[in-house]
Amino acid sequence: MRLSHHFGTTLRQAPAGTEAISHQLLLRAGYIRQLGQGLFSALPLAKRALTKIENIIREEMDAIGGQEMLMPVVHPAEVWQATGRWYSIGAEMARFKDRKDRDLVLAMTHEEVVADLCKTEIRSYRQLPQLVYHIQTKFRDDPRPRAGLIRVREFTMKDSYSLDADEAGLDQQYRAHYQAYFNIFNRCGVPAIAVGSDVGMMGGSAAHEFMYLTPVGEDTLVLCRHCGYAANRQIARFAKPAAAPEPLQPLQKVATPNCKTIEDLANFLGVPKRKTAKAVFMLAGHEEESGTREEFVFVVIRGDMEVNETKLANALHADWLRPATDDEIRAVGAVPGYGSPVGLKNVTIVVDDAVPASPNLVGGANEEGYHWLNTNTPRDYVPSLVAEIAAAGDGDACVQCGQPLYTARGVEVGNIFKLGTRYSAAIGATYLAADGTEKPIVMGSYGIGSGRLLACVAEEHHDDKGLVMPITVAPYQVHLIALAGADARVADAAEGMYRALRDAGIEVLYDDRAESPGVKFADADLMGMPIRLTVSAKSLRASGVEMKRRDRAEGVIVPASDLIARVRAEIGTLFDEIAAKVVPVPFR
RNA sequence: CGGGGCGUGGCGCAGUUGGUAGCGCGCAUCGUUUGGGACGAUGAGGUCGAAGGUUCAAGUCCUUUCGCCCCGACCA
Repeated sequence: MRLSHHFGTTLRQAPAGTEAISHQLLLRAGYIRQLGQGLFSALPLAKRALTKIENIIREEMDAIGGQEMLMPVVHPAEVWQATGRWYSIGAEMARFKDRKDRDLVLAMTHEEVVADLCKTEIRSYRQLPQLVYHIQTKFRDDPRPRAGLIRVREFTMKDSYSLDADEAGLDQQYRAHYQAYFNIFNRCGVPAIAVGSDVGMMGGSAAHEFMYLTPVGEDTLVLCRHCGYAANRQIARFAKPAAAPEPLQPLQKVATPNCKTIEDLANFLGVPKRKTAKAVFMLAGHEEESGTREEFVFVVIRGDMEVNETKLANALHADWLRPATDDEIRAVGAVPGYGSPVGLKNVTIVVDDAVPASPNLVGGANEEGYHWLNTNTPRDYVPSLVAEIAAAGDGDACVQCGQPLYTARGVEVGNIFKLGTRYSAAIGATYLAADGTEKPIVMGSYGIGSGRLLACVAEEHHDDKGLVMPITVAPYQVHLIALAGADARVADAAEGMYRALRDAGIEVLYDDRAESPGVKFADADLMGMPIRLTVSAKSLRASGVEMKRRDRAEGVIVPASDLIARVRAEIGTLFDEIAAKVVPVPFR
C-alpha cells in the first residue's frame, strides 16, 4: 500500500480527553476513529490488524475442533424470554421493535441462538461433542465506555459454544479452550493470566477470566505471589483470621453517643474493629416475569471486613443490589448507625461466616446512641443465611497458602464459562442418550473481544515514539521509506523494491510521499510496523537499503540483491520469537 | 445514575471589564529543501455544540438542552 493514498492520517497530537496510551496511539497512528460514545470505526490499519488477530483465533479454535459459523446480530425477543434474560438483563440490552411491532434485541451474546439451533441440529449423543463459534458484532449498552477500545459498546467478539453429553465432556472442552486461549494471547504478544471469576449474567458453574495486567484495567484482581492463587475480586476468597475462643458473655447495653461508624465505635469503646459487628442494609432486586421484586436484606459482617456485593448478590440469587435508604432501614425497625439484628423479625438476615465464629461482638442496639456488648449468633439472633460475603483485599491471607494477597488491575481479554444445562434446558435443546432418555445438552461458552485485544497489544507494545507492533498482529510486516527528494534514482530504486517485496508476498506499506525524512521516520515509528526499510542516496551508495527492526535502535545495510531473502529471514526471526512464547500452561 | 471536567477551522489551544474571532500544527498553490516532525511567499477553511433569553451589541452573562472525557455506581 502506498502511504500517499492510504486512508487514515496520523495526528501529531492526541485529541483532548484521551488517557489510555493505547487509545492515544491507535488514534494518532490512524488506526481508529471514534464515532460516538463507545463506538469506533476501524480504519484500514486497524482492520488489517483485527483480521490477523481473528485469523489467529480461527486457527486456535479450529485446532480444538471448532466449526466457524455466523449467527444474526438481531434476535427476536422470544429466545431471550425463554431463558429469562429478557427480564433479568436491564438497560444494557438494546431493545427495539420491528414494523410489525414485534420485540427485537441487539445481540449481547449468542447462547440463546445456539441453544435454539441445537433443537433441530442435535438429536443424538452420537453427534456430541461439538464446538461451534463465530466472530460477530455484539452490542452492550454499557453505562460507561472508557479507555478507547478497551471498553466499548459495540464490539466484535469471537464466541464459541461447546456442546456435550455430560459434565466430563464439558470439562474437556473447557480445558481445551483454556490452553487455546493462552496460545491466542501469546501469539498476539499479550501476556495474560487466568483468574477464577464470577459467572455474572451468564450463569453456570465455573468461569475463568483471562486478564492482561495493566493499571488501565478496570477489573481488580486478587493475587498470591507465593502459590499463584488468582481471582477476580468479585469472587476472591481469603483466609479469615480466626477469633480467639472465649466463653459467651451476656448481652449488655452501653451508651455510645455519636458512634455511627465502626471507626467511631472502635475508638470510643477501645476495642479492635474485629470485635465489632457491622450492619449493612441493602435491597436485593429480583427481576421476574411478573416484574421487579425487592427484598430488604440486613447484612451482618465483622467490623474489620467489607461486604463484597457480588458475593452477596450470588448468595441471595439477586439480580442486583442497592443500598437501603434511611427510611427503608427505619421501616424494618432498625436504626441507621445503630442497626442490630437482635430482636428484628421478618427481615432477611445474611451473616458472613466469620461472624458466628467470632464471639462477643459489639453490635448496634437499634436505639440511637446505644450498642450491645457481646452479641452472639445464633444465641441472640438467627440468621436467614450464613454465607461467605466478605471482600478480599491487599494483605489478606491467601486461602491456599496463607501468604499475604495483593491486588492488581487488569483488562479482561477473554473468558470461559461452564454453562451446564441452563440454556439448553430452558430452550429445550436436548439429545437422546444411549439409554434412550432425553437429556439437555451440556453447554460451555467462551469469548474473546478482538478490538479489546488489539487495544491490549497497543498497551503492551509501544515506546515513547509510537506503536511497536508484534509481527503476528502488525497491519503490514514492512514499512518501506523512500528518501528520494529530487533524486530519480532513489525513487526508481524504491519503486522497484516495493514491487519486488509485493511480488514476494511480503506485506509492505510504502511511504512514497513527498515528505521530509523526519516526517517519514516519525510516522513509521508511530504506526509501528515491525521492519523498516529505508532507501536513500546514502543507502544506495552502500549499494543497498537500511533495514531496521522497530524494536531495535540500530539498523543494518542489506544489499539490494539480497533484499527479499534478508527481509524474509527477519520476518521469520520475528515469528520465531513469538512462537517461543506459545507454551503449554497447566490448568488451574 | 451520583461527583468532576471540557465543547471556539481537521488536531492542539488562546480569546481580559460583553464591542463584530485569533495562534500553532495540518491543508492548497508556487519555489527552495530531503537521514529524524524543513524554509519562504500566497491562500482556503469557523452558524464559537444546540435552543431560548438579557443587551444597542453575546464566544463571553442567564436558562434549558445535547455531546464527549475522568472518578464512582454498574458490567462482560
